[in-house]
Parts: sequence; C-alpha cells; structure tokens
Amino acid sequence: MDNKALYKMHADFCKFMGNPKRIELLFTLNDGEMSVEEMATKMNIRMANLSQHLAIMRERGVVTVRREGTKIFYRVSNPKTLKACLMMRDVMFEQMREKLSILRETAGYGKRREKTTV
Amino acid sequence: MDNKALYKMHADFCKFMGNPKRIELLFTLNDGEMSVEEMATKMNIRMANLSQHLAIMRERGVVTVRREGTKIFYRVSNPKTLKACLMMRDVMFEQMREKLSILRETAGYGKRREKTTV
DNA sequence: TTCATATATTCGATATATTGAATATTATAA
DNA sequence: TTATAATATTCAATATATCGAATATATGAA
Repeated sequence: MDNKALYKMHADFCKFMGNPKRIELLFTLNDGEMSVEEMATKMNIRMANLSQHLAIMRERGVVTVRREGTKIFYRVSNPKTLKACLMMRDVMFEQMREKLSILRETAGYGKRREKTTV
Repeated sequence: MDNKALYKMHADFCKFMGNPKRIELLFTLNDGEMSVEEMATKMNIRMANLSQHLAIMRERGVVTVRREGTKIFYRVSNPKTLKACLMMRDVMFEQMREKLSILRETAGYGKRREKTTV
C-alpha cells in the first residue's frame, strides 16, 4: 500500500515540465528531429545551458538521440509527451478564463456596467 | 514571435507535477472531494506541509475549494489534469520498458544466455 | 466575549535547480 | 598525429523549493 516510491518516480519524470526552457524545447522539437546547434539558435540560448536541459530530458527518456558524424540530433521519444503537455496547457487556459470570469462577477472588471443610481 | 512568456506560464502551471506529494495529492483527490484533515491522514503528512502544497495548487487553479463551517473541502478543478498526469505516467512506464529491453540487448541482463565457448 | 477546531501563513534552515564559464569528450578532416 | 567542430560535463555562484515549528486566521459553540 505504499505508493510513495511510484509518486516519487512519477514526479521526477514530470519535473522536466516545470521549466520554461524545457517546455520550449519540447515544442521546438515538435517540428521534428533537430541538431543541438539548431535548437540553440531557434531558442536563442547558450549551448552549454541547452546541453544541460537536454541531459535532464535524456535521463528521463523524454528525448531520444541520434548521432550523425559530429552532430547529434534529438527528437521527442513519445508523442504522448507533447499531447499531455498540450492538455495541461488547455487546462491552464480554461483555468485562466474561469479566473477572469470570477473577477468580472466579483469586481466588475471588464463587465458591462449595470445601471447604478447614485 | 516571442512565446517566452507563454512557456513561462505553462511551465509554472505544470510545476506542481514535479513534486511527489502533489502528485499523490492529485491521485488522492481523485477519490472525490476531501477535507484537509482527511487528506493529511490518508497521505500521512503534516498539516502545515499539506497546506503549503495545497496553496501551490490553489494558486494555479489546479484545485478548487469549498468551505463548510470550519472545514475546507478540496477537489481537482479539471478532470483533464488527472488525465494528462496519467498520460505522463504511461509515457514513463513505456520509457522504462524500452530502457529495460535496451539493457537486455546490450548487456544481456535477464536475457537467456547464449552458448559461450571459453 | 472566550474558547476550541480546522486550516493557513511566516520564518529560518536545508536541499535542489539553474546558470555561465571553463574544461572535457567525440568524431572527422588535414 | 594534430586540429577543428559539435556537444557534454564540471564547478561555483545564485536562485528557488521544501520542510518543521511557531504563529495567525476564520468559524462555530459555549
């Protein structure tokens, strides 16, 4: 009955999603396989730093590597990863919409003003 | 063309998935609405610490709150959240299976030993 | 009021993540 | 061999996350 170890693995696996550069990386790689150099250019990020983030994703098997001469090409291992990530983005947007509408109701922000008598 | 802000929001929203207790929380709340006390008991975690994690999830709108007297009940705001989380768990398992089979092929772990001549 | 219960917040200590710079590795070409 | 290009790793500084203990807040009851 102790799933703690599983929760830990699960969280550790998902940790890569908690960093903006790694999210960007994921979306960038969605365009297809890409060399490190190309990613660095597209993302406008230092190579060393990109390498570090790639290492984190490699360790978790989120990305897969192919070497071709001196270049190394990365791709997203499992399309479900991006799918799940997009799903979370949807949730975020839905959540934002809801927050906004609550704001409107509560404080009247951006809401058609009701006729008021002063 | 600068999606950096979006990636940041996205990552920040997903950050809650990078912690084992919050993953556990999500699965625990899947059983339905629950009071903080009940969660603390089920998870065997200190209340203050649970409160901290709940705050993180509340801020992001991952969970929703209902007060009833002195008790406060939490639930997962959007079922998609759990769905995405489960999808990531699937990816993790698939990844683990793959890693294992590569190990087998490479190092012969758990593999029927081939006849060797010494 | 005052008290008790349930939950939240603050604070300080420790652990983990992120980064740039420097250095190392790997593969090819000369 | 040596040189070069592409990528990775290490290291040290800084930033962020996590935790327990103490304190604060909100609600309902006496």
